[in-house]
Amino acid sequence: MPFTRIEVVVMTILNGELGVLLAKRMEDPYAGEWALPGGVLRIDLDNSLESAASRVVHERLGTKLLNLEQLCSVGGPKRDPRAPWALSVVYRALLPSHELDANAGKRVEALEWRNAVDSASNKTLAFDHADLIGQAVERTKSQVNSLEFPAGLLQNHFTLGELQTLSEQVLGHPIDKSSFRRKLADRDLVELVDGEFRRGPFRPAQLYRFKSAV
Amino acid sequence: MPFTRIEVVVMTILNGELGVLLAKRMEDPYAGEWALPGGVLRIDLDNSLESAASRVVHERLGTKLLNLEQLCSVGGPKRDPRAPWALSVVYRALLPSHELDANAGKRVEALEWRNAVDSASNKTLAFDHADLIGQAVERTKSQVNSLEFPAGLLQNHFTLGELQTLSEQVLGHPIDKSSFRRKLADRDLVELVDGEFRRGPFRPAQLYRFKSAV
DNA sequence: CCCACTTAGTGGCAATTCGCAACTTATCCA
DNA sequence: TGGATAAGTTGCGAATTGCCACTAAGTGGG
Repeated sequence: MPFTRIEVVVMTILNGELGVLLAKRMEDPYAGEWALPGGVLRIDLDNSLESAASRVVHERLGTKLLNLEQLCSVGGPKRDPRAPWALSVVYRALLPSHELDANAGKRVEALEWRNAVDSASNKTLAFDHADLIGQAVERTKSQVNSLEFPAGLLQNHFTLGELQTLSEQVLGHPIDKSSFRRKLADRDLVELVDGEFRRGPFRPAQLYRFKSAV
Repeated sequence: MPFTRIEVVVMTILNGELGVLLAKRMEDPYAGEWALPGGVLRIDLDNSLESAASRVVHERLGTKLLNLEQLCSVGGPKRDPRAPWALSVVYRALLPSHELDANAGKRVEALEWRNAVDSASNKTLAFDHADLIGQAVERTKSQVNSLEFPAGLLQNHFTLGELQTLSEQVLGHPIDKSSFRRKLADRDLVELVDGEFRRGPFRPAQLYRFKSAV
């Protein structure tokens, strides 16, 4: 039976672009190189693959993250010298950017945020992790494109401007305000939170929330 | 480390609708019940998850199938009484319907083609296999919808009528001929095979092939 | 030999969607 | 009080889509 691990592509918005969390490996293989955070599947602790991913995230980041989504699984011999055959189940997690700082100092471990699109073609990453990041980027873009918003990146209540900015940052290009709002209205995805506004230097913006499917 | 299996959702067009291949289980758990064909991951034989899936298909059906696509992985304790923790990596495979008969008699094993959409809500199937079939159906429909045709269901050369009929059979509803052909032309997906026609009782139909991305 | 029949393939048009840009509204702040 | 800026709306031309009718090319029956 294969040596089984969970790897997690933790994403956030970093400097206005998609970011991904990397960890410096402490042990062989690839000691000293950067890789996705992950951990070994614990059949004595984990009740499912998703809860294993949740546990791994908690152990490595010190936070519980919602919005875990399975990406794929990869496996083969010679993947990891610790075992003749290694299998990794890969998850994507999302960290809202307003929680970025809160989590920054929680761990001593060497963790670093990087640009996700760049990392996807970074040949120095351990294993096939650059590929996996590429898959996570594509998946996330495609979700935003089809308006299945990765809710994990926003607060509970948000303005349409914030939602649009998020979309633009994930996709990496500007989109039209009017079309964006039209599509949102057509598909009946969000509802306004009555009387709640985001106040700033200019005109206050209506707050919305995602309509939970009933 | 978990007890690791590969399960395969083999699909075809059966009686004009999506069909799925089920196997009668010979041993516990669920002895005598119908389930997806699958097999144990062999770390002494398999070089990757995909080649493991390919081997399993070959052992159970006697054919090599192209177009294997990973669907997801599922796992947990109490999934299989043979081990404290079991993990299944699930693949989807496609069998062209013109090869249906050729493969029918190759195996003694109890295999049976069923309607896929019905099976997805069949509560008598073993494990969570009805769910997995549902996922395979959704995935296949969504591919046809976005014109990423599951090429495994057609011969190398085909008429646009055949491609449209396939799409209708996968989706389960008729689609418009004119729009269908327009989209094909726009996206530049197929090219005509010069001078080759499918001849029948009526007007001959031009044969096409998928343009392979260069 | 010609015409009815059936499937292949094209063309036209109304309705809808989409991209774009101008316009109005609300607030802050100097 | 009015300029700056972001929120939010409106209108229109262009592109896309759904719908249906039309033409084309064969077979086969009278």
